Amino acid sequence: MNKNKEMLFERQAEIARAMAHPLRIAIVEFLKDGEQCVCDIAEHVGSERSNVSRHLSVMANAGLLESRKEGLKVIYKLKYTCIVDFFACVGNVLKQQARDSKELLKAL
Amino acid sequence: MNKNKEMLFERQAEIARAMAHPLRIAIVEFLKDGEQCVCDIAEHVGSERSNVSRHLSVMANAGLLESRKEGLKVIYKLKYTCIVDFFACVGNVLKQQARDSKELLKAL
DNA sequence: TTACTATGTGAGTATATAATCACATTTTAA
DNA sequence: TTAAAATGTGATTATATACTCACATAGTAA
Repeated sequence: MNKNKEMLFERQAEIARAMAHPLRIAIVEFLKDGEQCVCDIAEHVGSERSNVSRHLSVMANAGLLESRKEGLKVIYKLKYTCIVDFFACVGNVLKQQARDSKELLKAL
Repeated sequence: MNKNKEMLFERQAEIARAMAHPLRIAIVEFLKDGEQCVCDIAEHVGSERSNVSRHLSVMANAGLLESRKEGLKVIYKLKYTCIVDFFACVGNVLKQQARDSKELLKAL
């Protein structure tokens, strides 16, 4: 366990943590189709603006989102579209788990 | 935001959370090359056995690991090797970030 | 100016997570 | 039987995270 590896794991964990919340995943899912302002994101995911603003800054601090100001609004977008791949990976795990449960059901 | 999507996001977050810790990432990295007992995992990642045992059960509860008993030892292994892909995705984000920082440096 | 909208943040509270220590349990081996 | 090793768990403490409400700020428009 050398120092560089530990730093890498720390950084990977930071990114995983930034996505480890259902609301934030909903936000990523929404931003996948294009940039959006905070108010529209809040409406789409059905949560308080202040709360959404906090979740957005969690992801922005992890380096996953970027934003720009446009008049009154702040527009957020995915900085790296490969985050979407990340969820594809998780989706694969879920699919596999579903297959496993099905096998288990058959055996009952 | 229908109910099914919310459930899916909840489940995805659960999996992301199960990996959102540097020690657990180190464990996955270690198990990638084959199953291991708790004591060897603990030694490899350099942490207390009781602590490692807890981290292992976090991942096992999320459905990412499976275990079997062999004498005194309990052997853990990755249930879905596609978790490794998960980290490949995170790695891609990190690489991209590194490239971005480099660009930034050039501009100074 | 005044009023309004969008955003973000401080404060408070509640809950979740992590680490450590002590200890119980299970299994092996003397 | 006695001792030792591997694992897991209860209890405690510290820290992190999430949510809500109130409010400050910045921009827009009348």
